[in-house]
Amino acid sequence: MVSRKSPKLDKKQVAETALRLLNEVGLEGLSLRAIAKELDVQAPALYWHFKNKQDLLDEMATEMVRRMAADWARLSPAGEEGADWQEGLRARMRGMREHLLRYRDGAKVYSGTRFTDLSYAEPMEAHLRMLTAAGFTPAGAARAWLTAYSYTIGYVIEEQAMGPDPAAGTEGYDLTARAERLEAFPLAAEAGWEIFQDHERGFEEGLEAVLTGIGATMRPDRP
Amino acid sequence: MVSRKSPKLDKKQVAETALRLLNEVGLEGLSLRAIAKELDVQAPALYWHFKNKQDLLDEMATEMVRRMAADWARLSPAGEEGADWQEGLRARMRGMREHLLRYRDGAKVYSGTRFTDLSYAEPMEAHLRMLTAAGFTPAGAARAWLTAYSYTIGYVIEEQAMGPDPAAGTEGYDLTARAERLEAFPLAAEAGWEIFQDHERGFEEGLEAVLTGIGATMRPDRP
DNA sequence: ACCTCTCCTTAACGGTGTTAAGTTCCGACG
DNA sequence: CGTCGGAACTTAACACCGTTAAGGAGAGGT
Repeated sequence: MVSRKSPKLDKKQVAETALRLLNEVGLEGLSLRAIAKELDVQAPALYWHFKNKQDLLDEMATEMVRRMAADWARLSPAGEEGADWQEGLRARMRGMREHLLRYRDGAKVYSGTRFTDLSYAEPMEAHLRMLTAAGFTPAGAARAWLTAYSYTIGYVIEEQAMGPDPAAGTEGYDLTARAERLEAFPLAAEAGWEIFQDHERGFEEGLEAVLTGIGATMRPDRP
Repeated sequence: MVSRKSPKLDKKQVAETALRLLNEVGLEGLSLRAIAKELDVQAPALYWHFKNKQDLLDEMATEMVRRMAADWARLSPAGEEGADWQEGLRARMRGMREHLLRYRDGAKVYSGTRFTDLSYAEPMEAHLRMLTAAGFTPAGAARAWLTAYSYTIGYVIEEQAMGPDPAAGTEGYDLTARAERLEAFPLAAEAGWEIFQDHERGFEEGLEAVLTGIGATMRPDRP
């Protein structure tokens, strides 16, 4: 229950409340009635601000991108030219993963939603500017971005799908039981330890490979 | 309506019907009642075979992996040693994308579901064997697989999220309108053409980068 | 002939997104 | 100052959803 005197709801406030609630109930439990109750309002009131639930989810994703953008802006305060593109992309993808992990099912909510305004445009322009400044063609910069983006989205979706709790110390998956089931498949059994543990390191190593590959295949022929 | 005389339902048949129906109604429209009607049965009958809807979705994902495995087995009939790991991974990721694209919201259904049996283990073991035969350590092979897998899942999720129809000639997204809206952000505007068109080429180029990066950062120091 | 187990039906429950209609309240205008 | 209008909600209701409980048809074995 957020304290709300006489002022009215607006899209952003609803999206913020819904994001907060998402962490408590998960995507499955995120009903319009639950969001409305949190806002001290009846469910159909939300239809004054959003044309349907998907529209509200889109607004949530847009709010997430706004928060990412705030972090990214801190990364490259001005349009500095000489920045290392690899370090720049790495920092952005790290930041993106962190934001996605901040909410239960964050990646699922984020992926595949259309943004409701142009908030995404400025940060995206900044990324692409950084890449073109480093020698990428505009098309190559777009490709590089999409490749790193796809990897990050895919990784976090998988990551969040296996552990119900965000950033909990214990893994929600019994690995020794898994290894026993897979007795007949030794490599697959052993892979479990690599795949289901230490997502932090797993993400970093994969990202390193992706960035290296982008540098090797998408960048023009300057060193 | 599938013709069903006297024999009974089983998990696999239900999953196959559900996958077929998925293409007509999408994930949102895939209700238990709709699946049941397709099978000429009442909805609660499904609860004899599945403990809940998620269990059915898991079976659908498992059926998808079985079909992928059939393709993959054709790729490497025996455990041939001398195969090019890069070509092997590329072919597998291509096949995986094709299977995911075969169903509306295929990637969303597939990602983040737990498999209901060990069908996934054998193909996974084969992948990892191929990679270790090429010089990867077991852990490195697992990492390499997860990295390519994450990229593919992320790419197809994004791909399917923007176009409602699978494999339709026309794009479901007005790119010129987008470019006009983004007039103030020239790089982002131009990136649209690269990102929203020709998914085939986009996937291939990103995959190429990922594979190259894997080779450069995860493979032991032999050529 | 009866019992048992498998597989399905009918009925119902609480919850969901969404629509329609009515209500309150504030700000502007004659 | 009064009243009108629209913005921002409420109340009521609809169709549908996943899921549970209880019961019934039919086959197979003893």
